[in-house]
Amino acid sequence: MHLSNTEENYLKAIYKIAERKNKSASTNTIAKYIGTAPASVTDMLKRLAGKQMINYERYKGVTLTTIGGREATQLIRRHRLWEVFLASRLRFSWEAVHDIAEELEHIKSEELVNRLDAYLDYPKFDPHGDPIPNAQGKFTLRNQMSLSAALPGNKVVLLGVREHETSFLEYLNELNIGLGTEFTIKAFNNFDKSMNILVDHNKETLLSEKVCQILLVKKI
Amino acid sequence: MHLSNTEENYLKAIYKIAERKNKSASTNTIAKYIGTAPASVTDMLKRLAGKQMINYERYKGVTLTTIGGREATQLIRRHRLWEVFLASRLRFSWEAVHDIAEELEHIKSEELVNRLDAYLDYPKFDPHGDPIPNAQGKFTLRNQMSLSAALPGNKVVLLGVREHETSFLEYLNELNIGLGTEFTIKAFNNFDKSMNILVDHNKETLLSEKVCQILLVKKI
DNA sequence: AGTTATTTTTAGATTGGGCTAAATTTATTG
DNA sequence: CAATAAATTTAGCCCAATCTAAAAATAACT
Repeated sequence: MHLSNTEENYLKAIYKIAERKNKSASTNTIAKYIGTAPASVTDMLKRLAGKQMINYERYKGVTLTTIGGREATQLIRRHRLWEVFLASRLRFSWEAVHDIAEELEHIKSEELVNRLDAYLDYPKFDPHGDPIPNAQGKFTLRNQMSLSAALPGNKVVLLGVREHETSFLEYLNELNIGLGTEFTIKAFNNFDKSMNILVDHNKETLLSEKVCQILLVKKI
Repeated sequence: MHLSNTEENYLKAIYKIAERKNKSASTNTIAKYIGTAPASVTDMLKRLAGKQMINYERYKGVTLTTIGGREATQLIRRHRLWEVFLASRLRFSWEAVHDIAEELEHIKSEELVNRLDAYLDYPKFDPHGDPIPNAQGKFTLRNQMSLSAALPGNKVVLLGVREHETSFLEYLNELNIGLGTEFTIKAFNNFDKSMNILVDHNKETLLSEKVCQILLVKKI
């Protein structure tokens, strides 16, 4: 089944929304995610339903079919493998890789993505710590938790971020925080749920509740 | 100036046609090259003229403007750099790289192509021996001639091919001929302009006139 | 040079992907 | 539970890129 870039983007959006909300995706949510008018989404949903990619019933949300889910997973695989290539081989920073990978992910060649995977030594995680599905679509799981769930005194290492926006990643750069950075939780401030952390044994930094929720860590 | 993939492909076609014929490109020629109806070409030519990419006058052919030529050259640069990446890093065969590079060449990021160039060590020629323009659009020239122009007794090395079609390249593979292959011209057959050549000091092979014209060699 | 053939352009239609405005269905709430 | 609000869909439109068929301009030939 041939899919256009746009159709693929809708499938990816539905996948990510469903993953987050753990259920079906609504027209409005998709519209916001993609950045189009809800009416355009309705049109596209009909088309994707016709291609057996989604389960669509008027006024209910949509879910991916088995093949729709497979397409979405492969798209995520391609996206994240290209991100690894851009960061590890071409030395792009982690905030620059997303936009370019958005284009590269649509290159249609099974052979290409599998050779790229091998060339990169079958990476399991991308530069933001997101898991890369293998050729069979299987994701690697690992123990990780939101920083919000850590307690004062805990020493943790950063495994991933739930937000890929450039400005946010640049903010982390300024704080000297990147994947693999280790830090200690000095204090939890109950009134605004912010945290004081110690990076590199010398800089004490305040992280807002929002940032704590975005950071994915593991206790060490 | 933003160009769609389609517009870029038209510019590339005009560039290649003009390069070959050494003059302006006609509507019909472009239509044949792109694989569309002449009427579609006319529409597109008007649009490209509006974007100052070509010089267009009804019923005359078209030529690229300075900026149109620069766009075409950059597209060729991207195409050939990706071909090098696919062949040298991902180990694709020389007949497989063209189609994938046709997609990759449209990824829009100046930074990407320049980093790729550096990563590949600023290659000067692609896997078919075609020159790769540098960031300033300058092509590397070298001494080469069509095999047709070589004489019996000459020993030559293959530098490039003027035809990228898969079936032709696979034919050369079967003959154990690739870039860098050295061979000696044993005989020139005047009646059909074919040549007998000796590859690897053991296989004597007959090459048709057409093939001789396509192969680009240098005397050694 | 005049007629025919070829090339190119115009006219009008189609498809994918998008929009706004209006209508309809579902959800919320006094 | 009726009225209002929010979400969704329909209707009708637009643009890019394509097509076919017909008209117009250029080229070729007797």
